[in-house]
Amino acid sequence: MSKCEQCIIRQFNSLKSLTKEELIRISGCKTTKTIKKGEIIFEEGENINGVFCVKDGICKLSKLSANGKDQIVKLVVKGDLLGQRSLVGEESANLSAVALNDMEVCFIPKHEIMNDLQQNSKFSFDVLQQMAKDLKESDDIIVNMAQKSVKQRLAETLIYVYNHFGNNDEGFLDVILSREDYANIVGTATESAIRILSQLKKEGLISTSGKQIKIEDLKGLESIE
Amino acid sequence: MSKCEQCIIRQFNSLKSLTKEELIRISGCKTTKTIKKGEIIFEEGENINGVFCVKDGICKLSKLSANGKDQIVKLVVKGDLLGQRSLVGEESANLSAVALNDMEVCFIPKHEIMNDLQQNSKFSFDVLQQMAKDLKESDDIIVNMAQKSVKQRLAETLIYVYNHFGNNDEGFLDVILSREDYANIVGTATESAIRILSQLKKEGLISTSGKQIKIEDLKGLESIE
DNA sequence: GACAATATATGATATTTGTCATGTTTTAAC
DNA sequence: GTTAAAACATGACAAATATCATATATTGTC
Repeated sequence: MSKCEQCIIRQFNSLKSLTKEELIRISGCKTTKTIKKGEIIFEEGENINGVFCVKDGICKLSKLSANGKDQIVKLVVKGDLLGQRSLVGEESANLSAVALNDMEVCFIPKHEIMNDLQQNSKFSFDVLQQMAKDLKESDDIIVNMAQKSVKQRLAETLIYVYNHFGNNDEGFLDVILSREDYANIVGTATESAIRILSQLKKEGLISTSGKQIKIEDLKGLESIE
Repeated sequence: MSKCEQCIIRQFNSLKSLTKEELIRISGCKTTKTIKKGEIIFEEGENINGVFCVKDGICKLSKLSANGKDQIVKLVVKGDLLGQRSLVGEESANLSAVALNDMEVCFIPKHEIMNDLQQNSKFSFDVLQQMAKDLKESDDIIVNMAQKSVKQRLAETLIYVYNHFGNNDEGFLDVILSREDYANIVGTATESAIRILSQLKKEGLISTSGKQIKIEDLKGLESIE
């Protein structure tokens, strides 16, 4: 089994602030899992009791609302920690995590890492910083949800995916989301998301091939209002 | 000047985890301010470089969106800390804070409290817990914004205000928000908020007297869909 | 490569929400 | 108390978005 202290992924998250000794101990108790596209990592209400370090792949964090629709709150990617909130409270998960492509994650049990969170102040400060960043992002999303049109939000989502995950060889966005996923990020009906993508296509801002989307005019997308 | 170590307010926030020595030091460098209703405590983009401990009163945290409307993200009340995020990053404030009634706050400069955040792990863990709670709340608001109707959101806001601030002697909500504030919490046009309040009045779920609102049928409000 | 399952696409229509206009009430200042 | 400013209220209409129906395309499976 691979070792945390040699794992390059930890450079991207708070685990980088652990000492070599701490890493070795954690390496001994972690479990590595492979998760297939579409599989559930954990569900709303579940007791996860640990954090996942995402070695590869992408997943969505979402919450089921009363009307039966899933609202995607955040995309979690390679290098991120997943389930950090489970460390600081006894409550169960507020969101569900579902893989958007094949993933590899390491699970670190809560009881193994809690000591470090209490003792290693550099580590806990790092976690605090990450949480503060997440909070800022969530607050910004609230403002967008409340004040921007569906078209603007969808355009911004495309730009977000482009900025964070880039293109593949053929120039298509490297992360493939279904129209339903886009709708669930933007907070609209699937048909509305589809309709707006068609519209963006007609306006020459994007092009598509099946589920793949290519951004043709970034400036144009940015200036939608 | 009053002393932090004797201040009862700190029991309600993370400052309760500071040692007596830490409190005495902080007491010596804090400044107490009185803020009148409507006054700005800090603005988006400002460098606040410290936290405010709210001794009395209520303020709104909001962000100006591109279309010129203010979106209220959170209400901060007596006992809360304000500006916690300024402690964990160098960036300027993401939100503006404006008093909703007369307030009394104590300002603690960042450089005085940063050491405690790094050294006192109980304190930093407390801050972390609060941040995690805020994050959960923000995520829940995103879901509500995306998936619920304006009427539902407004009803929930009324219930929220009722649960958190209660009634005055005459049975009216003890916090008086303008119709515009309600609109800015819910993320709708002021006229829409007014219209829906009128509707709720006709349905017998609330009654009003000027800006004052009385909840007449809590169950009814809760069951709007 | 055929087939079923799933996802995408689009029209027609209903509903929700926003905008503009205008009048009334409330609040706060003198 | 008067009065001007601000906040509240409501109608008429426009725009945005959701819903329902149905057709087509794509994807994964055998």
